[in-house]
Amino acid sequence: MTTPPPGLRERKKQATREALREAALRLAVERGPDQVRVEDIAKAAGVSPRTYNNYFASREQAIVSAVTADREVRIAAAVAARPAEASLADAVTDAVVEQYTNAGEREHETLLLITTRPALRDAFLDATAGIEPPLTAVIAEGLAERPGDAGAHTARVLAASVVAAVRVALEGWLRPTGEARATRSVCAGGLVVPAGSLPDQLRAALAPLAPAFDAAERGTQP
Amino acid sequence: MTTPPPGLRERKKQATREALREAALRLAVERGPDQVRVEDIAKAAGVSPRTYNNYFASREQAIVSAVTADREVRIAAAVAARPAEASLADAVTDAVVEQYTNAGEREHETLLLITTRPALRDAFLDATAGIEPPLTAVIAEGLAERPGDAGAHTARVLAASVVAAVRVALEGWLRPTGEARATRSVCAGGLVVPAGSLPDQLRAALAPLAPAFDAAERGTQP
DNA sequence: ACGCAAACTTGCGTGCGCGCACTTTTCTTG
DNA sequence: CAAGAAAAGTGCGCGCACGCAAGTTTGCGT
Repeated sequence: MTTPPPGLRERKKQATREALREAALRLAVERGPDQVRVEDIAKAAGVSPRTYNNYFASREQAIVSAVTADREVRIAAAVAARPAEASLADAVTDAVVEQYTNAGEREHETLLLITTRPALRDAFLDATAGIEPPLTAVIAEGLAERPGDAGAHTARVLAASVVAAVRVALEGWLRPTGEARATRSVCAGGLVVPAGSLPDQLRAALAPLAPAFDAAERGTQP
Repeated sequence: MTTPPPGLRERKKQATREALREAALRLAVERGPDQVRVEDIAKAAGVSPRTYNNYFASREQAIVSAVTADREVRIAAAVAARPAEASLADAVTDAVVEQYTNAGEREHETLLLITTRPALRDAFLDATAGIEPPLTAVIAEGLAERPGDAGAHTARVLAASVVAAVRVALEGWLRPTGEARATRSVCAGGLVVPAGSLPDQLRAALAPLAPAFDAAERGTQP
């Protein structure tokens, strides 16, 4: 449907992008990320340094891109394939949690490397912004019964909020990693907040948005 | 309370920052924003170019900073001074709308200049991220009755969502300005969506988040 | 009042993002 | 199938962000 013949042009383009991704990640783990020049990445991928940043605006973006890959489309697909009786809030939460968890499980070493360097950490956080457009589309799909494009506006806000919540969760998950801090923190009330694994952080961050999703799904005035 | 004697050091620092702000904005409107070198701004403010980006990470940031000023503290103050019987959602919405409206009214010419150049437009959007920390604090204040720091986590998510919604509103408001498009757009359903003034856009974008605020304020399981 | 430590500023060097003009490759149209 | 259009790659150069290692100012303790 979308790509009967993807075209030679597009294929070479994706190949170059993939080569740059791989080269950037490989060099970053071999030597330290700070010991990698753009020239090195470009040379390893067989292109000019100028071409390199036709694809990536920064060194960190290229490295992180190897891990981030096409997370956007996978999340959107997961939400689109929801059981239809499940609420939008649950569908979005599950999709986000699963994709980030899978990515987290896949390459521990790389993730650890990324969380170490502040620059890579920031690039990793910025990369989550990429899920917003497809998320907007799929949420708008779920809100299609709303009149006019009122649902479209709501979808944009909800998608942006989800991205914001994910960012908060990732920040909360990255902070203890950066410092040598206990995995649990005790608050004044005596309650123990695990501040735990990535999935827990994500679910905790997305939970406050559930009422907004429910209200949007059932219409503003039912 | 906070600054009985602000200290000589801090005063000079703020003076330098103010001088850089003013110089950047003045030069940007005199010549085009693209015809302003960092060296010029620094020279006009009487400091070294190197000192300049101890204060601002980019040219655009300095220019926009003159308009943005201390919007963070004003929004936080406005929310903190809410009528106590008003809901958190209303308080936050009113505070945000008023501050952005006032800033918008103040200097039409400057705003128009900013919205013209894409780089300044992006910097202006990024500047809204600055309201998140104080907003988080003041929302957490409003959710103080929640046990432990569960309210704190919720406050972070809500504040981040507000920032995201504001960004969506600003994008929707900036897009028609950039192109020569009609101020109203007709959708498939025949409904006319004004896509109107900044306050309208802001309220429309913040409305979907109101249920989340209400749920958080009354507690998850009341 | 004096001197020490921390904070701020400054000159310098490096690598990088990106605009511009040009070459090469790929797609389309007569 | 050839010729022109469109798009990707390339060389070059400018300005800028930022680390580093001084020098300078401010604030505090004794």
